[in-house]
Amino acid sequence: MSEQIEVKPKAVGRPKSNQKRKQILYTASELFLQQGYDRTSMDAVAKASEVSKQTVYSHFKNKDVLYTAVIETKCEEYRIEEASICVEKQAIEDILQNIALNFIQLLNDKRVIAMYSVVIGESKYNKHVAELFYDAGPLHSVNLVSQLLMKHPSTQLRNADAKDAAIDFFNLLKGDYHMRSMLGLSYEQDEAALLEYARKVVKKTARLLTLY
Amino acid sequence: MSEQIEVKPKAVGRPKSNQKRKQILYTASELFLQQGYDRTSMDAVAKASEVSKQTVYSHFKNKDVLYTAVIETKCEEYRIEEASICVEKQAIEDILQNIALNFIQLLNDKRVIAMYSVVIGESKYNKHVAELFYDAGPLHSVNLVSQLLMKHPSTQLRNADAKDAAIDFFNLLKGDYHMRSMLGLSYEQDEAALLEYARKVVKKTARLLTLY
DNA sequence: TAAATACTAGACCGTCTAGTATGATTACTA
DNA sequence: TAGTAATCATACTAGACGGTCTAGTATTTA
Repeated sequence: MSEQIEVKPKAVGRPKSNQKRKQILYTASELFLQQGYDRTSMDAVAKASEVSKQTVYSHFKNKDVLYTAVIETKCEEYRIEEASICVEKQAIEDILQNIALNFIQLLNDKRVIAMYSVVIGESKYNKHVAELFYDAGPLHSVNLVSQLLMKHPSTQLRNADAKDAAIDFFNLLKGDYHMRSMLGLSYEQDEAALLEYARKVVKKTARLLTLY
Repeated sequence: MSEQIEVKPKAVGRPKSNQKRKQILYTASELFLQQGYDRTSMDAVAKASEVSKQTVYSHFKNKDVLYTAVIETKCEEYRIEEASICVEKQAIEDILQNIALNFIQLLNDKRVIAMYSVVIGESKYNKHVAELFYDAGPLHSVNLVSQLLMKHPSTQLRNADAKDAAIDFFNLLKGDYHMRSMLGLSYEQDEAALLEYARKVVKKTARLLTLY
C-alpha cells in the first residue's frame, strides 16, 4: 500500500548475493526448459547452480516462485523489439520482412521452442505463467504489427482489422514448422530458405490486406 | 516373425476381460488429459477404473505403454473424416467451409486441446507419441485438404503448392484462438461467430490460392 | 567486537510414486 | 472336477522429491 521508496533500506548483516541469484536463475532456466517443471528437482537446481539448497530457498520461496521467475526473465529476454521501425520512410513490405525474419529466428531458437512446450504443458497448473507468456510473446508481437498496420500510410487499417491481419501474418509465418518444433519433430533450415520463406509470407500477407 | 494366424489360440484359464481394458483406457485418458502424465498416478488410474492395480499392469506393461495407448486411441477418435467430400459437384469454397467448421469444432473441444497440451508438454520424453499425434492430427488434416486442392477442377494445384495452401488454411483457422486454448486462456464462442469466422477464413484462403 | 544475516553441507521428515509380490477368489477350458 | 490364468486386495520395496532444520562458517554494518 505505502509506496515509499526507502533510499537506504537499513541493510543489516550480510547482503544477499545478486550474483548467486543470477546463477540460480540461469541454471534453473536451463533445467526447467530442458526437462520441464516436474522433472526438474530443487536438489538438481541447487547442485547445478553450485549453491546450497538452502540458498535456493532463500532467494526463491518455493519451486513455483522459481519457475515463474524463470519464465518471467526469459520472456523479457526474447521479446521482439519495436525499435528500428520507421513507419514513414519504409515500405510496409520491407518492415514486415524484417519482423518476419526476426520472428522466424525466434522460432528456430531451441530455447524459445522449449519455453513454448514447457509453458503449454504446465499451463493448467500455472495460469499466471501462461498469461505472462502469452502477453510477452504472442500478444506482444501481434500488437506490434497491429499498430504498425494502423499507422502505416499505405495501410491504415482499423483497430480490429489490424489485429486480425497481424494474427494472420504470424500464423502464416508459423507454417507447419512451429507445431513440428513444439512436438520436437523439426528439422534444421538454412538461412537462404528462411529468407525466401519470409518473403513468401510477406507477399501473402500483403495479398490479404485488401480483404479487411 | 512367423505371421501364422492361430484360429483357436488355445485359451486356457480365465480370459482377459476386454471390458476392463476399455474401462482402464477410458479413465486413464480422462486422467492423463486432465492432469498430464507426471501428475497422473497408476494408483489413481486403478482406483478410478474400479480395478485393482495389478489388473492395470496386467493389461498395460507400464505407465508409458498405457499413456501411449491412450493417445493412440484418442488420435483415432478425433480424426477428421474424409467422407462427404464430393470433389466434382461441390464448389471448393463449400467444401473448405465444411472442413473449416469441422476443424473449428475440434479446436473448441476441451479434450482435443488437452491432448495438444499434454502431448506437447510430454513430447521431449515420448517422441513416439509426438509423431503419432502429429501424423494423426496436423499432418492428416493437411494431407486431406492438400489432396482436395490437387484434385478439385477449380484449383488443381501442384503437390507442393497444395500442401502449402493447406497449411495456410489451417493456420488461418487457428487465429489466436488455438494458442490461447493451449495456454488455457480461451473464452467460449457462440455458434454464429464460429460460422462467420470460418466463412472469413475460407475467403482468405481462396484469395491466397491465386498466389501459388 | 558484537549483532545480524547469508551461505554451506548434509541430515532429516513426510509424502508420493512406479512397480512387484502374495495369497485368496473367480471364471474359464478340458 | 482339475488345472490355469485373470482379478482382487493389499502389503511391500526402493527411491525420489519438496521443504525444513541444524550446526557451523562467512560477510557485512554499527
